[in-house]
Amino acid sequence: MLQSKLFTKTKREAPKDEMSKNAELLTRGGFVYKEMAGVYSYLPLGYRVLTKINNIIREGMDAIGGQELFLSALQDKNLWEQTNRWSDDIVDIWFKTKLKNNSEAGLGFTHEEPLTRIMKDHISSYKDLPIFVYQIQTKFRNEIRARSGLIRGREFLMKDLYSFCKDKKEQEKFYEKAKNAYTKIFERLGLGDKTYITFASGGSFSKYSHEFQTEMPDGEDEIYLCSGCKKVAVNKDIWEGQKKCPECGNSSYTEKKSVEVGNIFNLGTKFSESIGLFYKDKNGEQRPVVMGSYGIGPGRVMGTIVETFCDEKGIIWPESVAPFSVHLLIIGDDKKTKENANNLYKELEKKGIEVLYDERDVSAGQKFADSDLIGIPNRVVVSEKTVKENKFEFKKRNEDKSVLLDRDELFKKLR
RNA sequence: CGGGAUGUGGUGUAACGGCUAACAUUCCUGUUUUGGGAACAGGCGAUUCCGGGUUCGAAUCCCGGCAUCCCGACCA
Repeated sequence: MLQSKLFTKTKREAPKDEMSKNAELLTRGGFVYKEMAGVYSYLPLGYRVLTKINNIIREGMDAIGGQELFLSALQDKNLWEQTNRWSDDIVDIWFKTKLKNNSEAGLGFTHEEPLTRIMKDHISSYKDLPIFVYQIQTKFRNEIRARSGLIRGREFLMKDLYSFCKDKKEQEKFYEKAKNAYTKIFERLGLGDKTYITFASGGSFSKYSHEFQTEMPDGEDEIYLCSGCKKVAVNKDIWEGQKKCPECGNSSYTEKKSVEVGNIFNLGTKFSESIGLFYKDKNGEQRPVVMGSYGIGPGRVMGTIVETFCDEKGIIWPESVAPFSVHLLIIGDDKKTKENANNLYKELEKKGIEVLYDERDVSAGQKFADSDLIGIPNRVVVSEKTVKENKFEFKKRNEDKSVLLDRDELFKKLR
């Protein structure tokens, strides 16, 4: 893509109402636009990143048998009354609205209820189970306080997968699979080194659950990270209960600030029983379906990645989610340099390498500053100097020094 | 929901109750430039969040509303 065609512009300074690092850098770089507190729109650069995050999650879910669907955001009051989750006294984050006929509808903050009801149409026998379905969809939560940019919003994206199983054993088997899939997903997203499986108290309706917590200095959660295996953390309550790591038995820990990027829950039969999702087993006996739910917030992940990978100049995207793979900068405008840069651009595009080509008529300094801010992982500079030496200047965003490479060496790096 | 703070061109800031609301940046025109947000000249852009009030006079003081951020409690 030609950068002169990109409609977003970078900002020298962040708006003063953005204090968090993620919102500051994403706003300055032109990735997002704040509509109101806790509500962000994704602009082209941001949407490219978001799409990559979504696709990594998608591949992870498909790999464990997930079938993607897309549920409605508007929710039926009567359905939610069946599980006692319509009342504002029970769920205080509903966005509700009156319909023209004076009935009420809500905007979904999660989707156990509607999906369970849908499944009543499709599950009747043990032969139908297990089923795993997921969606990447907008959720609405009327939070008392939105904060930290993309980390806690009132409207946000969520990948939510739901499992429907015959019994506890089948459910727990899938639960383990999902846990492993999540681990892989966060590795692919570049957050593997700083994301810990965390034992949580379990919420209101499940016996046990796990959170995926990413270490982040400005995070709103606190975890106790096991000093032994360094892979597992627990929340305070559990720790005080057993005083040792549930995985390796070690009893020392370090306290870390963190952000919850994913979670997995065993739901049991709470929803299937209250909504009436039953199946017939081999003996013809009626049994409730055993369920689980598994969430990841792609927008929150994006914010977390920015907070994790940045420096004083801007964002440093991991390759896997970067809006483009290569940022090509042309410095100078003589004929040879232009020819050289244009040819490289065409060749990169031809090879299917995602490249943002900064051919704008602006100063070299501004190109470098913008490049650092936007944070594309590979930077290639073409200038009079590089043309003279028949080379290209290559630099990774996360490294300090650039190197001069000839064409073949360059393409090896960019493959 | 408790506490604190703040609202001034697109963005960041300034302005004692008193001159046509100032500066920087963005943007436009031209010239000159091109290795770290270039230089010079000229220009566009504001109902100072909204509504009341006090005053000869309000961006500035008072009241009400709205919005935003931060801390806490809560929460993916």
